[in-house]
Amino acid sequence: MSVNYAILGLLSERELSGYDLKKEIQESPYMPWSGNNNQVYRALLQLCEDHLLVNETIHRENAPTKKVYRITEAGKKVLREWVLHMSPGVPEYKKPFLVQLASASQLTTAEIESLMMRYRQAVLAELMTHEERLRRHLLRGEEGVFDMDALLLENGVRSYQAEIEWTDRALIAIKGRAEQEE
Amino acid sequence: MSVNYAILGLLSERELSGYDLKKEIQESPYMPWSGNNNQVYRALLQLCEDHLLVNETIHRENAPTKKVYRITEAGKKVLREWVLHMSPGVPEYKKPFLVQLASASQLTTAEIESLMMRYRQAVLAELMTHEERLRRHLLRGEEGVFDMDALLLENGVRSYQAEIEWTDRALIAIKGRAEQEE
DNA sequence: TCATCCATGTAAAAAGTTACATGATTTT
DNA sequence: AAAATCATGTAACTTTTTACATGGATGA
Repeated sequence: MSVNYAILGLLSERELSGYDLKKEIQESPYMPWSGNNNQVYRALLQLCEDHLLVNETIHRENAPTKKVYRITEAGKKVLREWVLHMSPGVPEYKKPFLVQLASASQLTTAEIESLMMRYRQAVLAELMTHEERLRRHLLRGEEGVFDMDALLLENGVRSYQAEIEWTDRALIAIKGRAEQEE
Repeated sequence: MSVNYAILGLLSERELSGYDLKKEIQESPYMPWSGNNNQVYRALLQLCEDHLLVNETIHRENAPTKKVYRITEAGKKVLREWVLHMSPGVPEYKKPFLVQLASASQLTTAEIESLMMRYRQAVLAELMTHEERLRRHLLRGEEGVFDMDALLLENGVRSYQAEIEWTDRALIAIKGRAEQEE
């Protein structure tokens, strides 16, 4: 899968500028692309070449000129085919902290505990920002009964919640070892 | 963080060949590296240059010659410093399926439901292999009260469990919309 | 005034993947 | 007889990241 489909997906909901798309991709917690300039502007160029997008240059006073991209009917068709036929891949959990923990034999029990507590704090901070985003989204509440964006936001919240629960379970195990050592 | 630290970490537990390391990295669900030849053999060369590792060539009959790598005292020191001072980064959840779902406006409710069910099945399969690995590890049970490997395996299991719970919640929401449409 | 945001794009460097190359052993 | 596993390494290609380049508006 390439970033091109993600861009088509975003533009299937509303029209956006390259800069807007870049931010959306960068801020998304689940997209596997960084959303750097090179990536986004190149992809947009290619999608326009393939006639899956069209753009309109908007000149504005007191603000920089921008290009707004819109999906074409051909783009919608390609997107639909992709969504339907792409087999849903299982998530990848990249957790550098677990790589760190795998080297824990170099540390004392107290050092491991401190490390785990710092990790818990970092994850908790992330969880809270995601909960806040979801809360704000639900407060707007204009989406009716079925709200896909809410579902996507909830996915993030649940992932971080599960991680917090694991750290709590891990801290109990670590304290168990600390007592054993006394 | 680079793959070099992961290799040092693995070698801090036991000595391994390049081929073994490659497999460990490839099979790890949380390491952010693919573990391809180029990556692993280059990293090993560099770590040896820096005197963080040493290797011994093992000639064997009826089997290919292999190089076994061992961590040095300097290597252990570098590893310990890294584990202690590296600030524990929050995990990244790369979920291509959510990118797909974000384009769901192109689909009917029935198509979304079918897509979500396929995803649930794929995640469930993954969950079961991880549960199986954990079960086998616990059956060996030679690690005493505190078992770091079990903790790492549990982390994976919990991540997939959380994902399954989310799909169940999502399927209820989708069915809600389906009934609304009737 | 200095930093950040908006807005577009390109060039160079780094990292990663895929394929190539070799060859014995074990499994299907 | 073919495919997979073990085992090492390199070359070519692709992708990604970082930095460069420009310039007005906004905010601390």
